[in-house]
Parts: sequence; C-alpha cells; structure tokens
Amino acid sequence: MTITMITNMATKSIHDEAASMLRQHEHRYTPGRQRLVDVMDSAHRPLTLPQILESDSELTQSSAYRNLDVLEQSGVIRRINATADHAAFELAEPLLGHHHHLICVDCGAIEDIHIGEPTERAIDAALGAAAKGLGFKPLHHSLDLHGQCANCQ
Amino acid sequence: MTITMITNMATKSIHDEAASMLRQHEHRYTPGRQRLVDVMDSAHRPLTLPQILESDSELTQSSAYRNLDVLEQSGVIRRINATADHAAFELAEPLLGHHHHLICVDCGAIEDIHIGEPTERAIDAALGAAAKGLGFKPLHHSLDLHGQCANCQ
DNA sequence: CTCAGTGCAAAGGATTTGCATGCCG
DNA sequence: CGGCATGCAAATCCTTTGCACTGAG
Repeated sequence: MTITMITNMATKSIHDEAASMLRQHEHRYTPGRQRLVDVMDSAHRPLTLPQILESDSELTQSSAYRNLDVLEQSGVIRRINATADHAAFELAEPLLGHHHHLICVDCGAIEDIHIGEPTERAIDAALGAAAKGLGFKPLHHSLDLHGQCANCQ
Repeated sequence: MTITMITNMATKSIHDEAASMLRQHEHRYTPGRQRLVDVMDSAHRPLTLPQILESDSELTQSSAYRNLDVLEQSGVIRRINATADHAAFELAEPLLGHHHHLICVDCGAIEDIHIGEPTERAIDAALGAAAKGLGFKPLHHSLDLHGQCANCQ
C-alpha cells in the first residue's frame, strides 16, 4: 500500500522532475522528450537506441539521439557504455535510484540489481581513499557484474 | 637494482605468458603483437587506439585493431568501454592483476587504482547473491569511479 | 609452398549534423 | 513573430573488411 502510493507518486513526479530539470537548463519538455522518459521509466533496465525506437514507433532516430543528449545534459538520464556497439540509456540516479547492472557478455542484455547499503558505503570509502591521493574529485561509482545471463548459458 | 631486475623479469614473463596464451589459441606472437603488449605494459592505464598508435609509430591502424582482437580473444588483453567515442584496452587480469579505474567525465582520462581485499570480497558476495536469484553466472565485476581528474577541476 | 599476418584503401555501422519546416511561447 | 524542436537525408567518425603482398615454418 505504502509502496504503491510511493510508486505512483514517483511516476508522476518523474515527469515533473524531468520538466523542472530541463527548464533549469533552458530546454522545453516537449512531447518527444516525454515519450523518451516514459519509455525509459517503463523499462526496468537500460535501453539501447534501437530498443527505445522499438518501444515507441512515434520516435525518430535523429530526434531521439538529439533529445537523449539534451536529457543527459540536463541530468534526467545517464548514458552507459556497457557494450561495444550500442550505448545504453537509463534514468539518472535522482529519478531511478542508485543501482548496479548484470551485463551478459554473450548477448549484451542488462539487468538492474541492488546491493546492500553497507557494501555501498564500503565501496565509496575505498574509492574515495584512492581518489583522494590523486586529487580526483569523485562524482559517482559504477559497479557492473559481467557474466552469462540465464538464456545464454 | 632489485626493482630493475623484478621489472625485467615481470616484463619478460608477460611476453612469455602472452606467447603461451596465443599459442593455445593457435596464433603467433608476431612482432606487431609484441609491440602492442609492450605499449600496454608500459602504460599504467588503459589506452585508446589513438594513444596506442601514438606510443609506437611502427603500428598501423588496421593491423592494431586486428591484433587487439586476437589478443582479446586469447585472453591477453581486455577491452573496456569507458568512454563513448573510443574503446580502451588494457592487459587482462592474469597479467596485470585485479584493479579498478578512475574515469574523468570531462577529458576521459583513466587511472588505475586498487582497493582493499575485504572490500573486494564484500562486492563479490553482494553481486553474487543478486546474480544467483536471476540465474546469472558471474564472471568478473568492474568497478569505476567517475569524477573529475586533477587537471579538469 | 602454404597460410597466417600485414598494410592500404574502401566499406560498414552507430551517431551527428545541415537544412527546411513546424510549432510553442 | 522568433527561436527551439523535428525529420529527413547526408556527413562523420570509429571500427571492420577486401585484397594483394610478405614472410615464417
């Protein structure tokens, strides 16, 4: 019950949040951009451009690429370079929450996963210590598990 | 003196190891491939193809790409998709050891880092647990810290 | 002699850009 | 109205491939 309410609120506020973030960067929240956010919000995993276009036939390739750029620059989505051929896109952490990926080395499929908070803190502490010595300013970490998905074994 | 000896020995065995791995895959350890291994062994960070070509003017683009493929398939090197434009290459874990990366979001520079063994074990345990429930067979994890390098701040 | 490896140039494929048009503010 | 946004097609850029040649076994 509580979870359902939160989910609904979150879905609604994703568009509000996206619109607000775009506005701050002096961009409009056009229908094409809303559709992109819808597609990425519906999928519970990062999507490649072909997957995005398949999910909504109203989207065109070049505008999708352009709008993904705008959304990325505005902090609404994140681009991840999981595979060699296609980039993949997912909602940014403020909208989707912190998580990690299982990446199939054979078919390239990606699955979202979560790990415990204590482990997250241990990771950030360890990375932060290493970064400090090199004058590197941490923004966020990415942790992926590469292996074979159930289908490819 | 001692360090020099160790370095020489290590460098030597990297070539031996690489030659052995290639032989197992029925490939030759040609001069061009040795040069690639030398370049990657000298750099203490992953290199993109342009960086590799700059490091050794004897290397040509297409042969470098082809040989990097052969070396990757033989397990000598690893391809990482850290940035959107260029793939990067580094010696594989059996030759270089397990480590992680600092990736500058502005200039794309990559730096190798190490974190403590207990944290590594915690990561593998957490990822393994998540993978198990989905029938995903773990091979290896990748952990990167994205942020700004000292030059780009 | 044979066949993997090489180098050049051309092809391939994902992503970006030019340009004319549409549409919101 | 003015300028961002869109869609098509052409261009770009990284990477791969075709082909003829070289050299090791």
